[in-house]
Amino acid sequence: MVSNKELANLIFPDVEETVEDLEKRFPNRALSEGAEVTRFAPSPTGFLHTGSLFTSLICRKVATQTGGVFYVRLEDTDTKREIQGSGEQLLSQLKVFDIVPDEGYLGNSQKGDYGPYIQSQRAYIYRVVIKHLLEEGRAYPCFCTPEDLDAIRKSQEAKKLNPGYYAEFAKCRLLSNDERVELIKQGKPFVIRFKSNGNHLNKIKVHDEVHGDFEIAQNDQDIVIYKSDGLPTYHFAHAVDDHFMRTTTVIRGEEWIASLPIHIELFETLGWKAPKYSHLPVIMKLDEQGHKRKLSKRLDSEAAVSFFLEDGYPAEALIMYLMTIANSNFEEWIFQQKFEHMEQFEFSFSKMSLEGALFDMGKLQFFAREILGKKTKDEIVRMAKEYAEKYNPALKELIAQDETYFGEIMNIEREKENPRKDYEKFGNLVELIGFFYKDRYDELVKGGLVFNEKFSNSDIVEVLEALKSGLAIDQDEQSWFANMKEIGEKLGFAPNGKTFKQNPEMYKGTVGDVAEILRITLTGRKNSPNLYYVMKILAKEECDRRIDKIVSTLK
RNA sequence: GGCCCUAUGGAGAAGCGGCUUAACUCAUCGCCCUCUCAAGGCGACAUUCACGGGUUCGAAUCCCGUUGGGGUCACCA
Repeated sequence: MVSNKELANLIFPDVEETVEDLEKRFPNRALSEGAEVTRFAPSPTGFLHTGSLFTSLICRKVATQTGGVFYVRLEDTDTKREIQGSGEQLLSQLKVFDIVPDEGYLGNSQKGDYGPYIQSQRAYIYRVVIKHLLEEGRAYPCFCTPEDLDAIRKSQEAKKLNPGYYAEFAKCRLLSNDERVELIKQGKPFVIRFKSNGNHLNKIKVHDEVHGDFEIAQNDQDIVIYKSDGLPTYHFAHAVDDHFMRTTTVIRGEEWIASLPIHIELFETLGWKAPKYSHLPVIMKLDEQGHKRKLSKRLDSEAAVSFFLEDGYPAEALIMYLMTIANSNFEEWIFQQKFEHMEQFEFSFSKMSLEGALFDMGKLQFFAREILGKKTKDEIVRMAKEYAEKYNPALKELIAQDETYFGEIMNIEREKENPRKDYEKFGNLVELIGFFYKDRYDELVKGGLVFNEKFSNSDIVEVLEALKSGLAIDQDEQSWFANMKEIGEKLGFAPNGKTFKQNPEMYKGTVGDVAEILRITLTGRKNSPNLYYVMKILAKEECDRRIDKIVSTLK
């Protein structure tokens, strides 16, 4: 009769350390009362997901707020789906949002006493724990093939039973150690399963920091903990890592609630205290049929954080928006703060809504406009440069032509009490301000300009010529506008809307129309920043050139 | 399908048995202001809290049921 110990030694002959040794190697952290140790545990299977950004934001927040530790652990146990380099990418994208771990996997390096922080490098640690489970008779090798498993599932479906590997369906559980040794010696491939003592008819009480208390069926599945490739599965790695890395609160997506019973049983049989759990609502989106669904990286561009970066949204805005989803009282708070110092906000799990919010692009844009509006000239120029350098060659080229000039453009009605808020991202900046540049302007007006159709070409020419000769830009804004009003009045335009409305038949239009004609001529657009400043920046000579150019096309 | 989570306007939500003829923010729509936009100011937008019962003098708030939405049932995380 082969003992459990002998079986364990046969499977893991090289493992000499014990669980106790590991306990000593990774002692409890010396942290003050209430300090939370949180972790973000991505798998390197692609770029940063908006939902992951949300989770890591909260992890960072909780750790900072409690004087704890936030670390990153790379969960690279799925070798098939792994994408080279995505781990580094993840970390560098987090950094853009100012989410920097205190410890753990840092991209090109690791930091901290509880490592390694890359699961594939922790294989030995998992083996120590699995060997222990084997010795205790709480784990066993399973030789079932995918076909065997499939057959089990089919028979269960036919009988309308819960699918899975459990109780009497767990065939390999029934094998004797002698039979196991025999099969192993024959070279049969195997995985190692956890032997559950649970019954799904029993309910267990669980507590979640955001959902509160609820009941859920006990686990009865003999889940795989050790794959045939020698790496652990998520469930097992979660228990081992969060125990030995001394995580106090596991913050993860709601999709994990269903496997909570597995995790709880794992912690129990290992004799470990389970961490606190916080299952975050998932960010959703409305699909074409009007159904809600989880933001999907494959289907939704806004699911990838890179989308916002590439389009030039300020990182702060995304974080601010995400905070409004995280805590319902954040929005009111940040309004009071005038959209500043959001790091001072006190996050709490209890103020979190339980239903997954629909991603609201409009609200993100609102925050983005507020944030960009608040930037000083130097800040906005710096941000634009950084963005252009990385993502937008056309913008980069514009800025490079003359940075001072670009700064002047961006500074129109900025750095004042009520700054303009018309930029929400840098992605469309070239389109919005291109007309300031001669060659772009000439290109823009090539196809002709569209003026208000109530004016004839000769009306327009008359206005433009009068403005060209009569409108001075070397005066203050008020005088400049009074100047334009006066010119307009001479040509039959009312000085303001009220006067026009009283006797509409007496006028061709209002000063507004005069300004619009000038604006379209100078910028090629119906809307632009403050015309006075546009003219100042363009300078008299260029304004005249543009007027002449347009006039010639209208004659 | 089983199990779990969840349910207040177009969106995010406050509300925790009487203070609610349901706060606030975004969006939308009006009006005012205005050189166009943007901003700003003012106003409109849930007779009602998914539905049906019940408890109560009184319910969005408590209980039961139904329905809708989401998640999950892998050698993926």
